[in-house]
Amino acid sequence: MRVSELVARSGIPLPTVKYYLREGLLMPGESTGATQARYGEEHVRRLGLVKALASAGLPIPRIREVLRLIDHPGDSMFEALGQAIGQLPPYFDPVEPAADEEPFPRARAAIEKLGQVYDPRHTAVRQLDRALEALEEAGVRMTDENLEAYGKHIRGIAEIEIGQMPTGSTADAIRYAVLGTVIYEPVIAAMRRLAHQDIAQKRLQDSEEQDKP
Amino acid sequence: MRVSELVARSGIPLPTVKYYLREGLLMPGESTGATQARYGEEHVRRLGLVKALASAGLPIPRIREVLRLIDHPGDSMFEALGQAIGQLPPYFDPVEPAADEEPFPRARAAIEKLGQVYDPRHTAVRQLDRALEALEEAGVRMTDENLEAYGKHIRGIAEIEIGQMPTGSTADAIRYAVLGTVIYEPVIAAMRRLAHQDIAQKRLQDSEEQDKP
DNA sequence: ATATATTGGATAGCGATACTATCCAATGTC
DNA sequence: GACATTGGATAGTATCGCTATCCAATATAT
Repeated sequence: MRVSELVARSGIPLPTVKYYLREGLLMPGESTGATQARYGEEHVRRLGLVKALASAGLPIPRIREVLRLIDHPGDSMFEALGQAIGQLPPYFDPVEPAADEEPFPRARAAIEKLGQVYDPRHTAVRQLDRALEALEEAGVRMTDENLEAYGKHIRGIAEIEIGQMPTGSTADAIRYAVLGTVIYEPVIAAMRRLAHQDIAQKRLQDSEEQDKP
Repeated sequence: MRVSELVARSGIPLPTVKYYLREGLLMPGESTGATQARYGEEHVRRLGLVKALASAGLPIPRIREVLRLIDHPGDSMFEALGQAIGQLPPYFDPVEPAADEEPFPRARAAIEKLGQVYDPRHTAVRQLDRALEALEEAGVRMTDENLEAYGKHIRGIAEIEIGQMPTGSTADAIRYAVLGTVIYEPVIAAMRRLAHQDIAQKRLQDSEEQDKP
């Protein structure tokens, strides 16, 4: 198919398709001449994926990174999985600081307390360390009990996700893991806020019942 | 103190302080003349809060709303709390509610399945709906069992957080809730990714042991 | 074969957001 | 009285994620 059809199929306007081509989010079509190229189903699928990621609020460089990981997974599934998730750019902190050989003391302590294995080069280690630092600066304490309870629940979530992972092909597993990691994050954040509201609401009712029993 | 000192104490550049004054994020100082005003500790604290919220990616109008709720919490702490958290989502840009369509079907179904009460005007509802839609578009399924298990763990996290909340003054509670909601989000995201990596790593080891027992 | 439409490629523009910089005149301080 | 500071206003900058325009080469239709 040609661009016009790709535009029709994907529902993405032509200038935007061109933009995604420029940004390397959509692989170029097979060039059949100086002013013509042919596109296939993979282009339609890719555009749908880009659309999904973009509408999930991911900045373009991050989408590019995710796509690269989906396109080039390694040999071993679990290894590639760890690498892929490890290389995922952090959702927060769009600007990555220069990679000094920082020790990430807070994050290391936390992870070790949870008895987890980890790769110190993992982006999430830096992310966690920075987040914990911000927590301290804001005067919010993360106690060991908090940390452990957090770890338990979050690990529970992660277990569900890994359990759901397709075991057939490595590429599928990576795709699932990367997409899941990125796209589930807003889901979790939203559900957490709604849980806050629900709990707050129910405590409000309780205190009102105490006022007028 | 005067502006110069406020700038020094807060670490926020003068033009930005002026900008925050213009935007109503920082209350004006006590005017002691046509070209002079006096600022106090509350201004330093307020600037710190604004900085924390802004660096978390909150748009200025939402910061203004949150500050208004902190300043005028009304009589009910939990109500104000719910409203304040409702202002929070930095995940997506505020998209027009699309008044004609059925509002947030995916999110409503999910929340009702969890048996939670919720305010449909809560931004997190929109956020959740959009995230679930993105999930569908990316071809990742959220089963009911998944949802329920998720809900359980996330609720557990939220319970911990609400439990830690200071119960003394309403302003303190809101401040804690808002900061906690925003600042804990990266912590949770990072811990989840690290848990993924840990689980993947351990399964990799297990499969290697099976190969060479 | 010629008229018309489409395409790729390049470049420029736009609207929103969050600052940042400059200017000025009144004023405060030494 | 000299000089720096301040408040207030206005304008400029940088980034992001698109959009729009232009052009010349080439399909395609007639």
